[in-house]
Amino acid sequence: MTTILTPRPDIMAILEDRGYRATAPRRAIIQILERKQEGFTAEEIGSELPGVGRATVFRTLKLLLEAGVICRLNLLDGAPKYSLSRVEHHHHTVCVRCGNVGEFRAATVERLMRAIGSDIPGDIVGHSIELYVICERCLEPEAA
Amino acid sequence: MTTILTPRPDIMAILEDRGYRATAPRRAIIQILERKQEGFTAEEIGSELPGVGRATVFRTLKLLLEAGVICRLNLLDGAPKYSLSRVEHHHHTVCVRCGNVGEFRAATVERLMRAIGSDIPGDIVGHSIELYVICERCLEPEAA
DNA sequence: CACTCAGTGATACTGAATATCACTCCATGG
DNA sequence: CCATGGAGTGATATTCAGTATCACTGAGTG
Repeated sequence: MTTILTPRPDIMAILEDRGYRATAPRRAIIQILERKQEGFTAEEIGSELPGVGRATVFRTLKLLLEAGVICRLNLLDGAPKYSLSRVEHHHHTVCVRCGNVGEFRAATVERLMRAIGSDIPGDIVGHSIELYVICERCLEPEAA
Repeated sequence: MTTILTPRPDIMAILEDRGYRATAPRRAIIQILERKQEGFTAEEIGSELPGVGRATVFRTLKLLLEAGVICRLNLLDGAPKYSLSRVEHHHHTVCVRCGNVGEFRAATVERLMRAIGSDIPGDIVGHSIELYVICERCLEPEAA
């Protein structure tokens, strides 16, 4: 298991490879979410870009989602959050106190999924795993 | 791994144990969701009970959620769905075609979580695992 | 049997996301 | 070097899930 934080290559280029144009609003949105280490909401992005319409924010997030550049996850209460994908295939930790999002990779998870797959009727086409945690930063004040 | 379908004991009694009253709307809601094998939405329950207010449906689902009688899960597209919990601690399979919800238990999952826990900074307080599948029933027509 | 408070339904609202639609940019092809 | 057509956009309206509010009702206690 590892907690890798590799920066993604130029994200706009990934969208261009998929046939999308490199427009100003898209650049702006990407620039902002690249800096968000702890995950972000669509609203957050929108409010930092008053010139960009809500619809455009959601449209761009959707494109990035499809391209696998970001991922969408649910907090314990069901509230949605987005987060930049730093590694190919990974899962998330979400702090139930502060909402910070982390990611981890575990080869064991993939092996487990294959094992379970042979036991379940039907074809497994994907999975989502989220760990709800209390992160170190939120734990510290308790120790004091 | 097992796919157990144990019927729950009287659900209303569980709520009464927690200090809630056995009212008519609650009984009606519970009666309906007991029959829903494939999971259900709040809206679905509401529309089958025109006499019961939307708010009451959501309130009751929330109580059942807190009591652990039902669980809330997200389809791949983020659409929410509820499902009756038949076994103590379990995870879900969701068919990406028809939306049917199944549940499974895997001791391996719990062992895995403990293993990952020791590798992740902070305290793990919970997890959610969903397998996205194409169920047998949806697979059949393809074979033809 | 009266009182009171948990529970209820109607209604309004919020937050996330999509649909619609006229407008604009932009990239290419004449 | 325009002009045209489609990708992309912003404003606005709408949907969908869920919560807040609030006056009312009814179940169980004293």
